[in-house]
Amino acid sequence: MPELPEVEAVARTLRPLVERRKIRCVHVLHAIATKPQNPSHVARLAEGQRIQSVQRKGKYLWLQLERGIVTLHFKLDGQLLWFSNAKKMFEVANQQESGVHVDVAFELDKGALGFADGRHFGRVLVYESEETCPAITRLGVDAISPDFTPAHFAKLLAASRRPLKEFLLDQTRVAGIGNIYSCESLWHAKLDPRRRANSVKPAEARRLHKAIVSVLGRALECCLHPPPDFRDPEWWFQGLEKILRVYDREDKQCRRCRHLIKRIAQGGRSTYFCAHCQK
DNA sequence: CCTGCTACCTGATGGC
DNA sequence: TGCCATCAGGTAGCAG
Repeated sequence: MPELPEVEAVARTLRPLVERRKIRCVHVLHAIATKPQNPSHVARLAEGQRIQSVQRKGKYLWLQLERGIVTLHFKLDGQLLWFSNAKKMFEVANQQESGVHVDVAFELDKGALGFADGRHFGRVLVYESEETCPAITRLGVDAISPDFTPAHFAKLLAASRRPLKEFLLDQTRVAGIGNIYSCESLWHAKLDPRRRANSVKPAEARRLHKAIVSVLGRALECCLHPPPDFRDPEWWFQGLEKILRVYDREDKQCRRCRHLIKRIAQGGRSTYFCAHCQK
């Protein structure tokens, strides 16, 4: 459940389900999901505590407990599943005939939440607080927070020599942008992904900032209509493709200038862009 | 500190 | 059909 808009839509959908609920029991069904932490450590910290709120920064989601936090990261394929109670969950989870796979299950005083990731990249970890979670403290400014201003962004760009695409993927500068929306933002801003961040002129920096904010905003709207359905294991964000202008369109015509979209590798990932109108 | 590369996993897809 | 290579919306950890 990858980039910021998707995680934000998950956070908003999750809040009414779990806020003020008590965690009765944590079942770690696949220990890789808490690695490098011990499943019993995760369970011990979380069990018996009330969930006070659901927070998000960048692509990290966490449950704020009375003491401590439970962080969830979906990486590429992780997702949440909701069951009316723990019995229902165990009837369908990890059974051979049903494809519903759950790595970590939170049995609540009302309902049960499953963290699922068939690929086992996603993680469920616990910390004393968000300040003691290194992954969260390392994050830069969240891309849809009010602190993400054009001036702040310009300063960050000026301090980096990396190619724009790699700069945007660096979560320690701006948190929440991933491979799809970095390509999309650069296309909207008409900027070449290979340009060094510190070569960007003030007007171009403002354009890119505006593109990021509008791309993420439109994606979030798309992710909320319809909102995630955690009861359906097959559920996935609908209609994202209709807002994408350049991602996954190799050898197709640019929607602005009709030249062919190129795909190149940057930092080991695919970048899609139009070499004719992105300068 | 900065940057670039690999590993981590599983499943889908396409070429031969 | 089978086999192999490549790809996937992410990040931690390591070497230089």
